[in-house]
Amino acid sequence: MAPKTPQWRGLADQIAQDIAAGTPGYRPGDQLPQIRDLVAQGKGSKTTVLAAYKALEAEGLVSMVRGHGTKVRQPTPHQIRRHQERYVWEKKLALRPDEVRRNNGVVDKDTGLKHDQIETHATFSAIPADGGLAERFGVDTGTLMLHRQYWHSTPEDSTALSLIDSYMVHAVAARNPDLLDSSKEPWPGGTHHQMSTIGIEIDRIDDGIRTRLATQAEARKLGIPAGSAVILLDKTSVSTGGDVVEYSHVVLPGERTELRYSVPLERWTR
Amino acid sequence: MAPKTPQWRGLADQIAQDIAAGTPGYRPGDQLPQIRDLVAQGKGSKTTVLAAYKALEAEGLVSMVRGHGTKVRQPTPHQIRRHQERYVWEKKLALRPDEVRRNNGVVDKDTGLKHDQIETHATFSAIPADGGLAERFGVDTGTLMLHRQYWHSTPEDSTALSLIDSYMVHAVAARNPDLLDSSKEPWPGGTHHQMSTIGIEIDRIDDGIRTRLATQAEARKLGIPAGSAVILLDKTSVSTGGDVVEYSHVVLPGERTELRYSVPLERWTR
DNA sequence: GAGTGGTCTAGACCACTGT
DNA sequence: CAGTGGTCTAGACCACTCC
Repeated sequence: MAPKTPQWRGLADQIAQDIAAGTPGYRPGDQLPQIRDLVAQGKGSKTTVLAAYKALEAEGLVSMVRGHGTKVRQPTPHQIRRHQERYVWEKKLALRPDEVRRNNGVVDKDTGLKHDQIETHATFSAIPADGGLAERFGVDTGTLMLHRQYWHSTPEDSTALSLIDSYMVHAVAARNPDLLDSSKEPWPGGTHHQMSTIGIEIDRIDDGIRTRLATQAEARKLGIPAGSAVILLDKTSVSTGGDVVEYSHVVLPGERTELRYSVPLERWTR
Repeated sequence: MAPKTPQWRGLADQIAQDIAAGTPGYRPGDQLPQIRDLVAQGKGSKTTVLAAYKALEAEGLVSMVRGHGTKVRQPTPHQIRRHQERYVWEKKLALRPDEVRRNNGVVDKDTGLKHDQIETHATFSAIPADGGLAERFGVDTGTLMLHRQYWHSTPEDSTALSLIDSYMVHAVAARNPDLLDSSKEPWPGGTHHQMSTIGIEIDRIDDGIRTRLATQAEARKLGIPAGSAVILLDKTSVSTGGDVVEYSHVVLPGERTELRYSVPLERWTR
């Protein structure tokens, strides 16, 4: 039997095809027909046409703004993150001279953007550890933690590249008062250098990767359609002493991010 | 000003809260009130109530089946995949005696299920390489490829644990005719043993990780709500000779999958 | 066939973005 | 203010599941 496609799906597919084909009026940046117009053209009731547009928005093809209109989105460039190389490189950076550290950032490596084209926004606070945090760090529930929220952006565009929530045990971070001062961000040389100022060397970083739909707030900040997917990256840094010294929860825009890991294998003896 | 929540959002939040609190009638497996009933109770029009239910479905809290009803979903167990350990272990398995290979599978490692509780479904075909495949393997467009589709399931439950599309150069795979025969699946000892029968040793595996919304077909096969997120894993196997010998595209249910990678760092000399 | 979700309509009114 | 998407209604009819 025919698979039975709803009317809104058919309309959405037709528009998607026009976009893919580059039909005039359906190129990136172009304004799509108003919902009311399509209703007047007999493409369906307002509910039906809206459903079609919503589907296209969820698929990342168009962006809808209330009061403004519906436009075809620019194809978004992929951001490829190779964490194995990145973490190794970042650790080495911490040992370089001040001059070098000041002119290099980790964010650049992902995006290909110049160091001075990236704005860092940081908000610091102190909070008691909830059950989850306490377990991660192996401390008692209620232990005071340093909570640092970051997001990075380019100057012309206020959409965030990622949303970062970073945690450390407050008493540990406080060994260097500069670490408690958000105006010191972006820190030249990154996390590894910060750690070195309080006598900590990071031995291993564990990444946990999950996905879910973006919340409305996340979608707005990251500039992605509401209801699209995000990648959740849980990054745990373990010191040479075997302690968890830092934990970051990173939200990445799913549609324009790819993570890469490489697993080398031991050769069979012949 | 008040953030202004739509009526459907309020209704969804209220039900979500009941589910979180374990209110009688809102426990896993319980049937939720019919849409028509809520309409009769004045919770809104059918469109409004349906929007609330749809939101809960997208969030993974309930499952809706046309003609049957809406139930609170069982919290789904997490599947944690540690590919570094997994790939290393799988390579070693290929060298073990037949007896051992026959009683171990890779799928078990992810799920904790017993070897004989997993059913493998395999479909093989031969297709010409499109541009993307040709580039990956470094062959000409149109080169004949072996395309193997797999999915695994437990006997009592027909939902797939993952959907796998695997590719090899057909002429290479054909060196061992058994590799072209889908009835030989599941192959005792996995991919590495298969490769060893045609004189190939895998030296390195590269994982690429992305995410997007599930298609309707994927959602149905994986038993996840329509419109929820999936993880896309692109797995490329490189031989000791430096050739790409196998490429798999794996679709994983986002809400019940976590990938883990660990990055060891060189110690600073002191 | 009874029951349940899914689609669709026609139209009213609200909320936000621009000028 | 005009213009555009977002929410909501009341009700009709369709498609699927289960008995």
